[in-house]
Amino acid sequence: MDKKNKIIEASLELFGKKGYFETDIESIAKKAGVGKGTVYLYFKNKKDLFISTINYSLNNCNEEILNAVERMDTPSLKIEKYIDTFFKIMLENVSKIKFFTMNNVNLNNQIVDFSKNIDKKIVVKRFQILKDIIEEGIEKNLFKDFNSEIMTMMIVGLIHMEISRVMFFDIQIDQKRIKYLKENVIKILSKE
Amino acid sequence: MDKKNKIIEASLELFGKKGYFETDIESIAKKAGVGKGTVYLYFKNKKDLFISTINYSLNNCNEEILNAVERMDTPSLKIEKYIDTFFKIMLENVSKIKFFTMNNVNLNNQIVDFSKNIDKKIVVKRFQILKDIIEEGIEKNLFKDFNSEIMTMMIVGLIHMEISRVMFFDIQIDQKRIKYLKENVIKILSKE
Amino acid sequence: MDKKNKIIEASLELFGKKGYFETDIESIAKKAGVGKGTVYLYFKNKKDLFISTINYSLNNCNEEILNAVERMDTPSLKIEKYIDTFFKIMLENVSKIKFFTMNNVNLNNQIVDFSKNIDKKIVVKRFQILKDIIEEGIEKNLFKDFNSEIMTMMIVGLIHMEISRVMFFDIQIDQKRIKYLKENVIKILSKE
Amino acid sequence: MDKKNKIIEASLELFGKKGYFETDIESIAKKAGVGKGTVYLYFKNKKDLFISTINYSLNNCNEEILNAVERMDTPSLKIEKYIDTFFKIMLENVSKIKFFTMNNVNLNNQIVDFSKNIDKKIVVKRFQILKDIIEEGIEKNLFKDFNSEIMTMMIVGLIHMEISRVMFFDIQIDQKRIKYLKENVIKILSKE
DNA sequence: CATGAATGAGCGTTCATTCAT
DNA sequence: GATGAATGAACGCTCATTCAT
Repeated sequence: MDKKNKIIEASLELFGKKGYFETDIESIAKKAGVGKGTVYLYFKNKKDLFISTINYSLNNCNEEILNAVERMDTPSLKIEKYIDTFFKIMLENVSKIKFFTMNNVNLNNQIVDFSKNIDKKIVVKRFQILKDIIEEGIEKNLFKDFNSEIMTMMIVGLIHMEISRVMFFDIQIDQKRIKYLKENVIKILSKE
Repeated sequence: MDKKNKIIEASLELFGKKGYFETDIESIAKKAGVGKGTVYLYFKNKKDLFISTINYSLNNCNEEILNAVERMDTPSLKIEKYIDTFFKIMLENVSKIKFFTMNNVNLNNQIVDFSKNIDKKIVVKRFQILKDIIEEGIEKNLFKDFNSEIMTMMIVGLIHMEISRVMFFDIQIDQKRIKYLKENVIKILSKE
Repeated sequence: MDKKNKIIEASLELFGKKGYFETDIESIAKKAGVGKGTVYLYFKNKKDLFISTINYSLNNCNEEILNAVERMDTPSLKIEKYIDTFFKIMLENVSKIKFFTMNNVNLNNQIVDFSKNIDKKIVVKRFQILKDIIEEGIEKNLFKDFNSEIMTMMIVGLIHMEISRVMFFDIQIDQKRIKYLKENVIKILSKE
Repeated sequence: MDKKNKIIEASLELFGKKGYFETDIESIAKKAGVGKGTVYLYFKNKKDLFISTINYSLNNCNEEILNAVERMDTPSLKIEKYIDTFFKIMLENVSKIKFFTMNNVNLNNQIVDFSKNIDKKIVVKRFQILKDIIEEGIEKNLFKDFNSEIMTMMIVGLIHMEISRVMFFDIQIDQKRIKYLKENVIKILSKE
């Protein structure tokens, strides 16, 4: 792995764990195993590094979700896989949670200006994946004819609320809870 | 208005606009029209002021929503009022948006520790208000028999996603869009 | 006791325990049971209060030593009493130690300017008491004919060194040690 | 001279002249000709710098005294050299006075906690040098058989008292006075 | 006389960024 | 390219002093 990637991986972990302002360049450099000055060879400044890290992370996650979803046959299974993968990535790597949603990037006060620099296409894609699945389900007459844009936002919103709940109340996510969420989403979507 | 309240109001605006780390005590004091030291008469430190401001804001918003909702007759109208009020508060005072959701308080990495000090009852109440309305609708046989907890999270999630969308893509919220959201939510909930 | 005295007593304890810079007016006022502003009715400022406290303390200690010494008959007993009283005052009220010597007032860097305001007569008196005793002993042919000024400084110096040793190495002063010091001083002074 | 040493030298002068609390890091940095942040590259914090400065100074002085004393032949000459060197260092560099004695470090209220971090061996050595000389004198039957520990403390105490006197009464130390002190000490120690 | 709410100057410390090597 | 020593702007917090009541 080249130095630039090492720096991004270190950033991902540290920004994720401690946030933008409480992460310092020195510790990123140390974790990446490079000199402090080296960071500035590859990134203009701290904000540039942060944006780059977010885009990198969003991209990775999108790909992982897309890969997982594509392997499923029915819209219902795809929806369940989408939700599953979302939480799996979270459980696998807690530090990535923080970068995982458009929401937190966006509402995160400190970086509201940063959001202007994040690749919007990547964020849009996250929604598009789910919207496509829902529309497929409606077309195949498996899902109720709800507005697909709204339904997409509600499902992504549900996942965010659950993540919030988990973090805010300091509770653990277990498979039973995820199953419960998936079943109810499917029930809301499905005809009969 | 006493000095403590002036300080909280100034905090609300500045923390909201610029976030925790980029807001400094001096500017809060200046905006509140008090001396820097005065802030420390009423709040133990910056974190204490931040928590107090969040709780104050959450409380105010809850009350406003509750008042608005109570005056409506049917569950559908209540739901619409809930959504309306949510966005109205946002539009009235953009700076409050940042404090307006459990989500951003929670996911905001920098203040993840702060969340432990936020009055959880206030946050729970935000959800409870909506959940009660949905259950009322189900009981009166007006809404489909969806899981009320999940539905609550999806609707609040939808609002958060919309707020995110608005901020992220730097677009304005207009009445037409809000109407569109409300109608679709009601359509999803309602029997027939 | 009037308010001024209450303030001085509180100062004595707090300045003694925590030093000039780490003692704040508010805690003095609180311990004295008066308002913060009241302190400024009786003393021009913090430095004035400090000087007044030192002078008050030095005076009290001098009187106590003088009273104790006068009741003894022979120069040797007086010397022993002088040393005893010195340490007794220390043991009684550790906080006073800090004010107890010209030395610490003087060498105490922070307050080197203060020393110009301390009543020099009081300090001189401390030495004079001992010098008189030594000269009495020499006149009565009980003590060796050492230079009384030097001997005075050496005995007071010895006491200071012991106090330093005790505080620096964080050990306790016991009666055995004091006895040991007294005996050796007397042995050095006495003929035969 | 490297930057660390420049900082220590500047600290020595400023802490010495103005004391711990009235010396600020910025002025130390300025005097040392380095940036404020540079101080924190070499020292953990202000207290660490202070302790380091004291230890540095104590060490230097011990060495100077030891070197001077070793070159003398008889115990009497050594004692005189000890006293001479003590005062010489003082006269050379008034600012060092403040660091020169265990006493002031110790009794200095504000820094009583610091004393726990000062290398006690260095302080003990200061006394040991003198005690060894006295015991040598006693062994060689040149000095009276006084308790060497007590005598050591009295002589060091005498020097401290003289320093105090000088500073407190704002007078100058001259060679005549030093000669007077030395002669009387030798007279007290010597047989016949 | 007495109070304590209010003030703001002042300082220790951090850390993003630069630049000589 | 790579480094890390050096920098100084910036900020949270304290506390002596004032003054309206």
